[in-house]
Amino acid sequence: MTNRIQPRTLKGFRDLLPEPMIAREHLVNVAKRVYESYGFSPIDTPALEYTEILLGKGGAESDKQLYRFEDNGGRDVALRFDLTVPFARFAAQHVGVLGIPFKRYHVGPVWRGENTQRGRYREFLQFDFDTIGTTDITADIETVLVVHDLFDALDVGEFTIRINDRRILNGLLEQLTLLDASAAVLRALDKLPKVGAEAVHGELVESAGAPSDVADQILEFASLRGTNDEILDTLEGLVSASSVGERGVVALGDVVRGVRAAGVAESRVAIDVSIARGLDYYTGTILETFLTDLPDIGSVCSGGRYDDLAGLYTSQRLPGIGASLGVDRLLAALDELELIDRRTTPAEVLVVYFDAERRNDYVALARRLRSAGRSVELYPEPRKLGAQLKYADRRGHRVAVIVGTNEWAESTAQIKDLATGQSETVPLGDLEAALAQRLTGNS
RNA sequence: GUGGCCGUAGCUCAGCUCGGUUAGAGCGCCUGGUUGUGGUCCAGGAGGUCGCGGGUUCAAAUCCCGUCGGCCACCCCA
Repeated sequence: MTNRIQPRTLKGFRDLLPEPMIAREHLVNVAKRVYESYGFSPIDTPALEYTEILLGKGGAESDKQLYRFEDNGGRDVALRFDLTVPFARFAAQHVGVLGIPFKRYHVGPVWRGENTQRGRYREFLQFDFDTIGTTDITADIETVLVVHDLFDALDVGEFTIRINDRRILNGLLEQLTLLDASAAVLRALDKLPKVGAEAVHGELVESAGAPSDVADQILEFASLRGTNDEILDTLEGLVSASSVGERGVVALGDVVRGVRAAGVAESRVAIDVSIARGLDYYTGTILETFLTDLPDIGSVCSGGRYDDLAGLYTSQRLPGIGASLGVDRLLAALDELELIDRRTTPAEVLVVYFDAERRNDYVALARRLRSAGRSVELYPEPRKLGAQLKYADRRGHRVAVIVGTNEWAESTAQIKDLATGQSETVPLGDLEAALAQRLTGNS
């Protein structure tokens, strides 16, 4: 009695109440629909893996912030920190039956023991899709289209997919004999929008060992502005001495033109040669997605092309491309932008329980409406009408169905629209049809 | 992980600098305004281990230490 355990959750781990959960489910459902419309198939993998699977042989654990421990059988195990590495293992293990090319989507929580911040948690949901087994640029084009269609369908305001090709910067660095420092250069460039050109210049000189004039060239390159076509033109000249760089420019051009040909507005897909993607396994196309109204929260969907997904686990070469939707970060952004639906009920209809003598009739009525395809909540006890309407209003039911003593006697029902306050009375037998008419178009 | 700021009712916060009467406000919640219509209005009411633990003190929400949690920066990234 006195020694109660304090209810609490771990740092970076959260409970989700109905309101954010309904919003999250919506995001996931839309993403699922879009991914499936492109032919991606669902898969799942365990949350827990052998540590060596996640870390590889080198075991560069430091930056992965792994949740790692010994399981009950003494195995060295860890929680996955993304969905890509488990997919690599999965692909290596199952290519035989899957065949290639193979397209999958995968939604699930991942864990990283890093410090929390706005939109950054220790347990968060990712929703990935990947196409493996092809190096054709078509997959790159469609990957961008998937991301585009996803955010278009999500209805989250304007957004920009920034795209780039890893080889372009590498080509430039090759020309500048700075290729060895490419990781440091990428890291510095990633900060450009945040800290500005001057600071990045400093970091290029200090961390990447670039001479000052070379740092200037890199910055000039990273600051390229203009239409996609203009940037492509400029890039061709800039990396002409590097075959890798040239291939990158060609590929980027193919992606841009392919996406354009598919009818996507130019404003939504922008070449940005400064985006780098920290992950070093990307080798070609890379992309990041930013919300126009809240760019500070960072990329909400990122991805890119890799030459060899599963080289750690199999000799079969599995090139591919994919992207990861940061569901929880996106949710945090939507919350800040006040774009989250305030409803806390999935039911569109509340059946008011008013006449205590008619319990079984109410239960039957609610069930009848459910068979007609409606989601229906029956208020669980007879109570003052006002209280029930207030309940419905707060929860976000769209309509209340009121059948009281008078209605039962006349075999009618009142449908009250909670948003407008207006109501209409219909014959009980026509209730399904009347509701269908009022609720069509809404989900 | 390192550093900074913060933690008081369901929510947003005041009080803490200069320790001391029953810890306050707004919003929200509940009840009522003669019993079948919510979101406005009026009246009343419930609700707080002052994050948690320890220390200093006659006395701590107020000072000190630790811890847990949140935010921010670094880092990394979704």
